[in-house]
Amino acid sequence: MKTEEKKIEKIYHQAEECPITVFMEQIGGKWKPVIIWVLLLNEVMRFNELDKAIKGISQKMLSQQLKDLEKINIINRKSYPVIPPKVEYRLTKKGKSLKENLTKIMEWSNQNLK
Amino acid sequence: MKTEEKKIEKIYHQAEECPITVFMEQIGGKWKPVIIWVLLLNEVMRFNELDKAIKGISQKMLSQQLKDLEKINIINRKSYPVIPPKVEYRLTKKGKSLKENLTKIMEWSNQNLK
DNA sequence: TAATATACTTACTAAATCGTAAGTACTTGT
DNA sequence: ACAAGTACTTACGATTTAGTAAGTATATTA
Repeated sequence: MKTEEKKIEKIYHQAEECPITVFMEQIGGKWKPVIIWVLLLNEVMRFNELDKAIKGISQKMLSQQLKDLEKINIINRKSYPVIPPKVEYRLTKKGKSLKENLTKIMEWSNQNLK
Repeated sequence: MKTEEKKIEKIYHQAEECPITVFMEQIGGKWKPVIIWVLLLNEVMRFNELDKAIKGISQKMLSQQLKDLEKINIINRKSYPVIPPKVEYRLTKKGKSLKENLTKIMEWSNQNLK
């Protein structure tokens, strides 16, 4: 009885600041993983290229998600002062380090989901 | 030019039925990964135990998410016809096979996020 | 002169997700 | 007679997330 209570308590604390939750909040969602994946396949991409490459995303969503990912240092934005504008996006080192994780998730998903 | 167009087209198709998106839809979200994680740490858990173990979750959310995870065969629900009711939840083989993925995500998150 | 190109932003609407509080069913213990 | 225990469900409202459509800036091209 006592031991069981303690066991649950331990899990409780682990779930509290769960790193997986943090991950899902920052890298999860409908568009972020796809953006990262597309940038893993293509070193450098411009806004329009990303827009075309990612089916169904709107410009609003794309720009928003890119901003979010830039903030947490997953992608790098390089803009050239030309007209018409030119902006390049690429993954940072941190962003690239997600490759193994995303590949594993992809494999698991292919084998196990619908 | 032509080759570049083709390249993007290829990525487009890969993004189309993206397995990562499927994964996020089915295993992602605010509570599902945590539920799975807690069940990875504790082979068998009852409803109330899960409720206590997962900070902040409501009974409604818990029961909803458990149902979702049962549908895609990640967890198994075993109910005993007793009063007061007793229901046991445990991961299926498929559910357990998520361990490596979640562990890797946890590690990456600990090293790279906030 | 007007359309084109690029990388956005803004305003508004719709849909999905989440949270709170209360209720249900049934038996055992006080 | 009434509270306690267990595993939920239901109704409602709030919050978050996503989608649509239009607009902005400015040089180049037709």
